[in-house]
Amino acid sequence: MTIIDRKLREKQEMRSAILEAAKDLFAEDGFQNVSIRKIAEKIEYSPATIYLYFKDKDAILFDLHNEGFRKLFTHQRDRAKVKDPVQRLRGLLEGYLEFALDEPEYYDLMFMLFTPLPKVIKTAEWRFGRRAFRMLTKTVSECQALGLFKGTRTEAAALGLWSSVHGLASLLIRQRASMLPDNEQVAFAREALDMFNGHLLALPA
Amino acid sequence: MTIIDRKLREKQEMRSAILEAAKDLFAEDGFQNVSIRKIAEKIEYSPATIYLYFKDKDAILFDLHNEGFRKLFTHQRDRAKVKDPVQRLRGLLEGYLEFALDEPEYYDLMFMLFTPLPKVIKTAEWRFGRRAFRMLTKTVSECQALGLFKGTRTEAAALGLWSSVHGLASLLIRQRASMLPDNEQVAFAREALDMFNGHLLALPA
DNA sequence: ACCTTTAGTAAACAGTGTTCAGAAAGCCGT
DNA sequence: ACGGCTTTCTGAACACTGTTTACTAAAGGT
Repeated sequence: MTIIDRKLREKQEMRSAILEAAKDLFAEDGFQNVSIRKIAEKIEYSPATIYLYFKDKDAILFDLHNEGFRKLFTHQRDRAKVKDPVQRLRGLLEGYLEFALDEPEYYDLMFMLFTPLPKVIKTAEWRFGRRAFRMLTKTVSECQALGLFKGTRTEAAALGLWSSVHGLASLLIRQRASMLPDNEQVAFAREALDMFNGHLLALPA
Repeated sequence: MTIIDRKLREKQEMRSAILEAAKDLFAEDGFQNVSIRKIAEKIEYSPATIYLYFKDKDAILFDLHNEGFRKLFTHQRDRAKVKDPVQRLRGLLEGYLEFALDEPEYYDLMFMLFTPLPKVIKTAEWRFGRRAFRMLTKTVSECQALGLFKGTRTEAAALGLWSSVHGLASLLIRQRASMLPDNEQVAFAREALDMFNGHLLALPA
């Protein structure tokens, strides 16, 4: 009993080691520039070994992708508990942007990377994304009960709000906002988000 | 005179042929999956020949990138002429989203692709992006003169508006909005944009 | 006709993801 | 302690990738 127990644990440890190495290399060199061989070298095993633990390179990606969502949920946990839905929504949006800027590598791979991920996202595996979106729609729906987002379907409003912060995050991460001075981009992004919050989350008098 | 004229023309024709082939293949298979060899095969030349006309693969990318901006400017030309700045801004935002959804391949490579493009964007070569952003800030500034976007710096407001439509476009293109039914995603995106237009572009009474 | 410049290419280099036959190691029953 | 069995690992190969270099073939100028 203990022996196959240990084997299982070792198998899990190997998986973790690979993921850890992949994550570190990714943070340094960007995902495209991390090869299986480099990961193998880092964990001091042969490249072929990695394929005993992961179907292919995208499987590693997908595991990191899920870890990213776990991080995001942890990051947003407290904000999600706020009673007042308007304050909660505001906090969630600000927290989301914060997460994106704090963990650009994870954010990139969760919401911006191409690769075969889109195919996976279409499947049932894509639990986390749906869960996160449901959390948002629920809050938006509560806000609508208070009179916000009138004349807009809940899903459309949720998509719009999400898009705004995602837009800010992705333009900054992919360096498309370089017409603005480097050291001010984040400040401008925060100010833009404040603008949204001010106009969209203003309760009708 | 005519002879070096012809040589120059032939050189230009070759460049165009490469770009055309690259663009077609890109639209079919996605940029990452187009190899120099495939482009070479399509134009019936050896792979090495391509390097006589382009420094490297990214140079091809950058040319297509510029062509994309030309397309975008053409697309937005009429909308940019509208007198009323609020109506103009509304039109520009809607036109931008329309462009992104009509030409997802170009949009992808202009605003979402990673690669060494970000490095290039930092340089003076990045004329088009700055020009497009200036056009937007100018319109936003005129809107502010009418009382819109109070308490927000012009650049922040412009960044925010741009981010909103970019967010919608990029989530749809990278298939991150798949929690919404496929055939409704575009409708939801349009509705979200209408929501922004309604709330942000509502003139103070 | 000869020489120079240009255009094009085959072959190679170093890298990639992935597979597979076979070596090495660990576990088990005797 | 020893074979035999199973799991774990790897070297080598395959088919790709972007890119460079030495070379050939053609065209232009004189």
